[in-house]
Amino acid sequence: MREKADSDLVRRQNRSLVLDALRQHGSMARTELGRHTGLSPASITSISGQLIAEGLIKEQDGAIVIGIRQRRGRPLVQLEINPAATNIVVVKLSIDGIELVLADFSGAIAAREVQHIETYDANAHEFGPLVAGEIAAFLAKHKVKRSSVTRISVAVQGVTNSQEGTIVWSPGMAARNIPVCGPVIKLLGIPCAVANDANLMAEALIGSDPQRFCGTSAIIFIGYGVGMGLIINGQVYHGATGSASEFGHMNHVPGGPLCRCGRHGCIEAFAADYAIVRMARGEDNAAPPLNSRVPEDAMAELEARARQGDKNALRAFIKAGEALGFGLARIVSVISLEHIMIAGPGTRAMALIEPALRCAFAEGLVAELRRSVDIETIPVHNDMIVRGGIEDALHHLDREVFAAGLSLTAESA
Amino acid sequence: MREKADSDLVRRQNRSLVLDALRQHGSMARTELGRHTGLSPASITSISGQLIAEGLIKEQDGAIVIGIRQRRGRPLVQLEINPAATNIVVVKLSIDGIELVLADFSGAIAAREVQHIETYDANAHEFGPLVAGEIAAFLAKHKVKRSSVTRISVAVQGVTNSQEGTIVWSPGMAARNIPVCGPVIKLLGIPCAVANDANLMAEALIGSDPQRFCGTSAIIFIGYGVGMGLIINGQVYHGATGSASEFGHMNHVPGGPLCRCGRHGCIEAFAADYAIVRMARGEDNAAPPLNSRVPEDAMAELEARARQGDKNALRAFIKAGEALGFGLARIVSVISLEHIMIAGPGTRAMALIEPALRCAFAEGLVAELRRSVDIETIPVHNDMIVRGGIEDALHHLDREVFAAGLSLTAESA
DNA sequence: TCTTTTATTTCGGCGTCCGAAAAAATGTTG
DNA sequence: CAACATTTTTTCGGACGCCGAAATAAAAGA
Repeated sequence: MREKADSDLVRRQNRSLVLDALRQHGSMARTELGRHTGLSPASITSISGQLIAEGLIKEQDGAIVIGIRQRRGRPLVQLEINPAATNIVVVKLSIDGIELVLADFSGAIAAREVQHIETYDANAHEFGPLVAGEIAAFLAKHKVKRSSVTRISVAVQGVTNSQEGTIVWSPGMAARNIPVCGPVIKLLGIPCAVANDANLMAEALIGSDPQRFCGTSAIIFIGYGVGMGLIINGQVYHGATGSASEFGHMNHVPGGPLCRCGRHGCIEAFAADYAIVRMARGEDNAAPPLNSRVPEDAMAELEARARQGDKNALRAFIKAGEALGFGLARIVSVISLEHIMIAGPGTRAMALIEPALRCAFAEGLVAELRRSVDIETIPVHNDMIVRGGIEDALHHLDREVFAAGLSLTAESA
Repeated sequence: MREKADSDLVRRQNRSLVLDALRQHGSMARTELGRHTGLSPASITSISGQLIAEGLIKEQDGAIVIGIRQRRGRPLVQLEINPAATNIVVVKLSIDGIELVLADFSGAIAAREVQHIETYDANAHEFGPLVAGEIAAFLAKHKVKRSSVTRISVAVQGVTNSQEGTIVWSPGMAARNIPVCGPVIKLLGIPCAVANDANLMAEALIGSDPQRFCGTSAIIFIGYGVGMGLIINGQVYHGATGSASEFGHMNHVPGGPLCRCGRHGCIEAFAADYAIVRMARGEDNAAPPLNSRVPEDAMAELEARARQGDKNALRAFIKAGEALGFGLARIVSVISLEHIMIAGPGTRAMALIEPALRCAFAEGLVAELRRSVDIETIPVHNDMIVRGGIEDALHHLDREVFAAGLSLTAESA
């Protein structure tokens, strides 16, 4: 209700509606598109005609009817997103590594590779150009013209500032306030955005089932740290600066175990890998290691010990569950969530964590509110972040770039 | 991005923009209206012409120019909301009391009165008609035709369900799930909505300074209970069922003092009137009284004792501050708030509570996040709830009823 | 009184939507 | 196999709301 409305807005909104519908349902005939969007057949003809002319969507090749048996009457012409319309790149940064993914306009992955780069000791000013260089090399290697790539999405652990396109703070990077989008845009000429990985997981969740996640939900990530992506009214919540929820650093117990962030009693200081290992050793308040990556087999071993009845190990997982459960209960007291999804490597020990989590959740929450929430663990899906990045980039293009349409301005050029 | 766009949407949106601008700035000439809304002078003429014809706005009486010295050129014609366009009623329910307020379309209060009604022992089915009866009597007394009232807004403490128009649970009412809107609409034929009082305070806050509260903020209420109204992206957040944030029942310390809700360690069990009194007496875990209203002078006396150095009294206020501070810090960890406003009778002892609150807030929150928040105590303003109710009702009318316009449908009738 | 200045209205054009009718493309039937 | 039935898609004319430009209105100043 901020912007004035005119025919421009109408066009943008309805074109966007059409693109959205095709993206969600893969392919659809014009009539069905009309039912989905509420637009008349006449308007659908007009809009789809323009989108086809612009190469954004296309009629499905041949009259190859799908499984559906041909009924009487003029056959439906399936429309679909034209994969060749444009390309996007998703960059996923992790400790000393960079994953590059090339996807087409339909969201299909065309190429992906992992490279080693120094992130921990990277200089704040050299890092952006370094990433840009990796992207350039990646595109060259796969013979993709730069001009065919219209959006780059960078996924990072930690705190990002999406307005300024910087990494404010990331585990595994010593530097702070690292500009990423600026250098990438400058060196490659391609629009770029950084986002927190948990937020992208939330984006992927919405993409996977928009019906289900149209309300208010959260996805939490447990592993080397504890992150959270928050969906409010069907949209990923970005604070004022465009960062993610700092669920991991929400206080659980005042004066509790020391956290990586330097404070005491954060949820992460109970539920992250390093915290569980530390608690099992009985050294709650020991300073956490700077690089708090715990080897996978160490976690697996700890889990095995707990299963065999090792009291200390068991207690560590229970404390982790309690911290998570109370933390979630506290959030739900303030904003009632419909779905809570738990993901990440930490979920491998979910059998040990979950009872305590649910118990704490119940203890910390009014019964009325508890009933309307469901908590679900989802398989460890590294690709969720990449999928979220793709989703994010494509939605941005749909809504901000292609929805506008070229109109006459481009034709006159 | 849900609805299709057509000329109907354009009209609604732009009419709404004009009404909003006039509501916010009191009165404005057409040219200025154009600057505010981004619409062309031609469109403003057209829209304002229709709104005037419908009696929603009017040209300011006479050519009585305001303080501004007349410049050269054709003088501006100030437009303003037409107070006579319609009336609204705000009903504020409290324990064994009902406050009725009549306001015109400009939001000015035309009449108000307080009546005694039995709420605590009210029967769930008789309560709605009782309220409707009070409203009818109130309108009759002030010689206001029912047909001139187009919206009723009911403010209640506790949990409401705005979709069903019911009071789910309220302190001071023994019954549960009390239908209010249904009976009112049926008996009076006037659209009606129930809302939580803290949410209405948030609404009033937005109304008082839309610039300031366009982002994400919270208002908390401390007194006989602890409530919260949450503003996310400039809009009051209503959960799935349309209720408020249950900040008061957010857990602070697992296994802490017994709360009115039956659980242990809620923020309310530390910071509400009864909790502070109880803590000062050293009986933390005693069952709270069912009707937990503490006389004002008892609180004042306790405050005086604390100021004189009474250890137990002082400790009670400090514990209240800690619970509030940690609770707020936990919220801000998840959704970064820009402004936190604290209101309610409990703020009278703010000098005693605040140091502990700020200290806990600092301890519970990452420094980066802390910097971007400001916490402010605002004077006890009972009228804020009424103002919020008026705001709520008027905005609803603006956006949902009058923005649509009568178009031709009404004329043909 | 004439000029200047500013606010508002009028008018014609544009873009997008819609409904109704026409056209297209296929299955069904005698 | 030709005429019909059925369904999808397009075409066409009309409506609505916006806009820019020009016209009109209403005052101050010369």
